[in-house]
Amino acid sequence: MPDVDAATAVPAAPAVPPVPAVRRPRGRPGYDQDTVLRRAIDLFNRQGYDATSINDLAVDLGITKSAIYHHFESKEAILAAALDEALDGLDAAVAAAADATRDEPAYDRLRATVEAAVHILVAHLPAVTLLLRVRGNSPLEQAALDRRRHIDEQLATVVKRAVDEGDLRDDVDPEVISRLVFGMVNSLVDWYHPDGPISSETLAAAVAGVLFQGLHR
Amino acid sequence: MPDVDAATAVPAAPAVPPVPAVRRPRGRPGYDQDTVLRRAIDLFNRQGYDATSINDLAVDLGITKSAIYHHFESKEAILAAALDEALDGLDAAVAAAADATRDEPAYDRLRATVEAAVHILVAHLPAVTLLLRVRGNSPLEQAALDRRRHIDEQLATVVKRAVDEGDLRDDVDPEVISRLVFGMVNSLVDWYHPDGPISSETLAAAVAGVLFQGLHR
DNA sequence: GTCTATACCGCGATAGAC
DNA sequence: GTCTATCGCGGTATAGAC
Repeated sequence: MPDVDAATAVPAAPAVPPVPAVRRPRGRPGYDQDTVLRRAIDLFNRQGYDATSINDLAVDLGITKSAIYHHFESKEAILAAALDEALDGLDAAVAAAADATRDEPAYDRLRATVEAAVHILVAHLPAVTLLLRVRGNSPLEQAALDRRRHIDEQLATVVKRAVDEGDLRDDVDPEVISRLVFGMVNSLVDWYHPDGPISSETLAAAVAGVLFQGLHR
Repeated sequence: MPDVDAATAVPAAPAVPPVPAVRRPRGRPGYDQDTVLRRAIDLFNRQGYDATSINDLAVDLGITKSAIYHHFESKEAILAAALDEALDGLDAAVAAAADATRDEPAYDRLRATVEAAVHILVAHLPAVTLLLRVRGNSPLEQAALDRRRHIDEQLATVVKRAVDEGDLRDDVDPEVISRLVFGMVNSLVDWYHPDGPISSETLAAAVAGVLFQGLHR
């Protein structure tokens, strides 16, 4: 008796019928594109993109290889979707951090940027993890590396400005400082688990604290 | 005990004949095992181990696939040799740093260890880079990860002791401190070039300086 | 130490039924 | 949305000549 169309019944000619806005998995399989993407990203991160075959992903989902191709045109298209998610997130985060602290000293902007980077990294952990492991093996991967380099350069600019303004130590090349800072931030993907005991606020505070004040007591 | 054929032969007789200690490439090809290994590690680091085929390596060396198998039993045997080099180096470095600073405060030991880690990472950069990218996709890779974890635990112990001795900030979990410290150190493999303008001494000083004193001026 | 030739397998991807 | 079946390619690895 419960008919899905019930709600749309009344108007004379409901030319736009059923169309369930958000598909929910039914019987057993029946995956949507985003679910396939999440599982793929997880597998890619566990085994590496190249070491993961379409069949591995199919087995993980409990379906066959061919079914994957209903959701994505190719293996590389899955990677593309994942990398776009990570890069869009990072772009937005860097822009937002820059905007929110526009008139402050570069030192404060840098600190805000580092904390924002930690938060975005945590929020999109799987996709960012995948991004950070890309080696540039295809035009697609190279394009992702280019976008990433562009983001890194924006961050390096803030570091340089903070040194120029005299708030950061100047006994180390600003370029090196930049590498060390974001090297530490990026290394979080190798061990941090968002559902573990450490909140992203605690983590961001720890990273910023260690970086800016140092380890000494 | 160690029996290397000729070496054990006749004491008193300088019986060590031709045996070109270091083989030099002759006509054109004619590689020795170590050269093949170096080139393989470089390729693996550029493209990723899984994305690199034996044929890629053969083309890079200017020989054919089959010739590779004269030097190594299998592709995985090449990886094994590389990972052993990295792990042996790290093991030795950690042990040496621990030994040299045995009676000093943990804070000093930690600083010495960080600097030693930077130096060994630079000295064996290609092999260590490869090690840090291993995902555990085979029993061999898992064994490497196990050895690496063991080393990481030794380092974490020094950090914990330094916190206990009251020399390190205690507002951050020692385990997290350890991850951040060696995350920064390990991230060097993603950008540092030993033959660039930055010496390994400068680099070690920069890393230790930033980590222990912080970025502030 | 390298070559040619080849075995064998799993990969990404497609066609078409249900 | 998933299935079975299949294609063609490139992967690791081996055999045996030079």
